[in-house]
Amino acid sequence: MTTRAEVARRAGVSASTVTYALTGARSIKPETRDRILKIVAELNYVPHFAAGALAGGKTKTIAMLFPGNDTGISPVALQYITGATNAASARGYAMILWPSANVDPHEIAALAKSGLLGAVILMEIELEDSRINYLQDQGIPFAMIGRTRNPEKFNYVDRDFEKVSNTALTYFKELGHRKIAFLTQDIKTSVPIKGVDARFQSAILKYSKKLGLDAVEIRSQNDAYAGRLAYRYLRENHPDVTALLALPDLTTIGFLNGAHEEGISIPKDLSVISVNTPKSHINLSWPKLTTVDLPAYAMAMAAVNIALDKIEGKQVLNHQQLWAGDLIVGDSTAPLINNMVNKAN
Amino acid sequence: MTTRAEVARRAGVSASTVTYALTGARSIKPETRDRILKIVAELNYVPHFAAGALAGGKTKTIAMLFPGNDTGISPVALQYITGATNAASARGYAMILWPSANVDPHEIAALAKSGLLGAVILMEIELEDSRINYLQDQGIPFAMIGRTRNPEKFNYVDRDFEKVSNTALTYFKELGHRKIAFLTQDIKTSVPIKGVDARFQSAILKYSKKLGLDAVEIRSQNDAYAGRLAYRYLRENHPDVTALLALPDLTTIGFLNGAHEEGISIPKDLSVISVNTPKSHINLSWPKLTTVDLPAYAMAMAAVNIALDKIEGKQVLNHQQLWAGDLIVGDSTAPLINNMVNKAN
DNA sequence: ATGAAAGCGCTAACAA
DNA sequence: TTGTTAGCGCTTTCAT
Repeated sequence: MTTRAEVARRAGVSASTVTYALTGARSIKPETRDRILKIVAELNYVPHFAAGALAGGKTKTIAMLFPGNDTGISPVALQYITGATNAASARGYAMILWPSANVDPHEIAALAKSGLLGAVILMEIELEDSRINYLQDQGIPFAMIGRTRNPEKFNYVDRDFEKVSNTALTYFKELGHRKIAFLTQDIKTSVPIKGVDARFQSAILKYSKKLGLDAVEIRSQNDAYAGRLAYRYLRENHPDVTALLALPDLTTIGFLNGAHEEGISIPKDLSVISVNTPKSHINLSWPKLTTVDLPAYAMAMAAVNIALDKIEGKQVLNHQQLWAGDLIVGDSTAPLINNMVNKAN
Repeated sequence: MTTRAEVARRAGVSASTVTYALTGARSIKPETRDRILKIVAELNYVPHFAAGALAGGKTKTIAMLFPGNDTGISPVALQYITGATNAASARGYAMILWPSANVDPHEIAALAKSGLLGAVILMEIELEDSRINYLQDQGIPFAMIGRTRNPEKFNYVDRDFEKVSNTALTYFKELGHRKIAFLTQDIKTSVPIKGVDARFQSAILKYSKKLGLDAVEIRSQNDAYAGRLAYRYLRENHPDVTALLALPDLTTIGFLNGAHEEGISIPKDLSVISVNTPKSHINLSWPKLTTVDLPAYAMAMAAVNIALDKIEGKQVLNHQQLWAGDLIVGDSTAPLINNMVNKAN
């Protein structure tokens, strides 16, 4: 194994000079640096991670807490993971994935104390998220994908729910729909409420009112089977609804499947817009979903970059970002006029 | 920060005794151990990762190379990642995710040289996989999810393609189908061939012959849009096919959607079995897929456990595992007799 | 502009 | 059964 000492010996300099050649942390004669770098390349020298972490007290790893169990299949979660991992990797950091299905904050602390972890990326943020206070108390840098109820002091990348809701609802209105439903992840008061659900809920209510739309909420767990049940619930209880705004991604797919099973045609009998589907995923459903694009991959990259900028001591201007997303018109939406004509047939 | 020295001081022992109390690497008087452990708990002491790695030359991290880009959405990949991460975590290892979209073996070597990595888990294995030889040469322990053409010397968890193919084809035969198609990921000779594709292909050909079935192969890229095209190709070129065995997961979903678009009823007009869909995912499609369960989560756990057993020097009995999977009958398959009756209607 | 040297917190060989 | 000690490879302060 090649060490810094070996590089130093060959370059005829001291070990510390090698360090400075590599980091640029102090001025160095260009020729010396070039000579060292050449030898580094020749020997294929790679700094030892643990030694650096031990000596410098800094780690080139960040961790992502992710909610994963044996059925956890949300394609969006994978987008977040992939985006975050690539962003970290591009900056020379390794990404540690930490399952937090039954998240014990002490585990995070242990990870941090172990020195294995320079920062934490969190997803699936709850309005009142105990992990946040814990990380804050422990002085562990973190960034959220999502945000808590009062995120003023924290780093986050989240969606601009108002804009997204307005985009979707305005399109429904343009298509002539007046009576809409929106499908949310089940929010029970006894259970942690995620920011995404709560904020979407209020944004949709606000903008449907503003636009003169009649909006009814349907709650469902976020899995494909529950989505099928949600469809039936809608038909039985709100047969006059002509358009659906769908939040949880898996439920949405299940909902469409439930509609197919009942012989309902989308978009002829019901228009559907998803707001939590990345545009790269719209082909996973039939018909191709109309979506307000969820740029999950890029959002995760942004969150990582914020966190890394922070721990590297860089000036971070936009440490709180809200992203909207473009309307991508697929085949799951149609004007109401068609709808009625078809019904008349 | 609490260190081992602090624990030792309070317990009135030397630092090394604390180490042994913690690792059990040499015998220790029970009272001494208990006293030490009590203090460890009190102080909330967590060993420093980097120090241990530096001193011992061993790391409590393993890396998973995963093929991730901004559209990489295979739900199965997420199952692998989740299973592997949970397995590692359960044994006290941190899982490092390393994107290997354009995998440069030197990057892996750098990771290993950096000492950040005790073992590597690989997925999406090609028949001739340069990463494997590289890891072997570098002496880096690894386990594959999948396997190369000649994996005799290596650790792997893969599917028993023969059993899986036989299960699916036998069921088709029982249902009365004789003319089947199978949908594979595009295999071009100019491109690396993955083990899963090559092995499934030959297993299907073998067992369809054995069972007296007429099998035609359809190739497609593994994405939902390509699946739609694959459907059209099948109808135009092989209208007499009554059953489809589908391999790539995203293509399968796209294929179903393509069929819906053409107004084809599944399973009435065409029966479909997927062999690469975990049973927890069958609700993602309409109709609910009949599948030969892909136990991706458990397979990934197994791969991690093999790798960890190896690096911990444990006796590993089953370092090469082939998993089959049960037939899960959904709504995408029907007897041929119904098929013909329906056509007569 | 560069070198020397003292650790970082832990492991493991060697002693006792 | 336990203690002592010499590093692991690097960073960083203090000298030069």
